[in-house]
Amino acid sequence: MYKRADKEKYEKLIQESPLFSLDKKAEPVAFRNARLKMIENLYLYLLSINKEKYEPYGCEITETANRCIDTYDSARGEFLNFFNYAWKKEFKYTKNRERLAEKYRGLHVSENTVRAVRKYIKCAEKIEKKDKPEELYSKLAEAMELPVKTIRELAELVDIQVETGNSISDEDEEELWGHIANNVNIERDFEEKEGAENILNKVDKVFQGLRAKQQPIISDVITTKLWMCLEEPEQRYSFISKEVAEEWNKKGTLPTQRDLAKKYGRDEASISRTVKTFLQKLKKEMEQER
DNA sequence: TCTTCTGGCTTCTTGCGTGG
DNA sequence: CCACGCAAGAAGCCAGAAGA
Repeated sequence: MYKRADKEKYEKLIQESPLFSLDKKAEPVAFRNARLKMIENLYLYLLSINKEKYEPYGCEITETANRCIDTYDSARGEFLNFFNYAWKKEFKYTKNRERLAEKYRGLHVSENTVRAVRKYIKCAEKIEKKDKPEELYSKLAEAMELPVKTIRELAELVDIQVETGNSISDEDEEELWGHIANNVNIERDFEEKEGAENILNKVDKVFQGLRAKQQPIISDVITTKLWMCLEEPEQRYSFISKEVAEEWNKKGTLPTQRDLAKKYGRDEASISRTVKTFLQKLKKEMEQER
């Protein structure tokens, strides 16, 4: 149920929270309390927007809130903007994961495993199918640099998935941004981080290969899509758009594709295709590595 | 009063034709 | 062949109308 008064109430509480003016080290107790209060208010804020939709996701909301509190930098505009954007993303990601879990008959399948299954399918297509399973497995193990045991498990997963219907390969493109985003954002341990860097370097490489005229446009789009996932956005990558960063700093909003089309005097459709083409190039680049 | 239907709005994509 | 624009389509979201 939508209750405007509640929504406004929590908005206010969030905006007026002392959390970000507290010194974490000097006042640890006050900071912790403010943090807990903030998380509670964010949760209630979301419930005031749509109770049925968000109520089951208390755990995800708490995690997102915690992550946002840790990474928020007040130079980046309103905290609520920051959180809302992050939550939107997390919610989509969670929904998608639920969908995948259903596909794999309720088994929980991690993002990495899904990727591995895709690789498996591709490898299997390349290697002749007449091989006996065990031979095939050892060849795949070699090709994918994984233990034979893992290959066997993957094979089982693929069987389950094949029975339930459609192949997943057609989703590849749509999910590319998602994969990039998830890689950069959600996983925080060391290996994943390196994986994320690897991907971003690829993005950079493909970006460098574009014609000069296309670069500013692609730069704005990529920056918009990845902005929230980057930890220190300004440095290192040539594809990061300063203009988009500036807009975020000033207004706390990111441009839409339509805005960008207007900015460059191009049709929306044109931008859409430019992005699509770029993603295809990126995909090719990623596949080459295997 | 509570639910669900409906139409409008926004954003992005796709089909098709044009011109360099 | 490639980049582009137009117009229609697809999908998500929301608020107010209509119905129970």
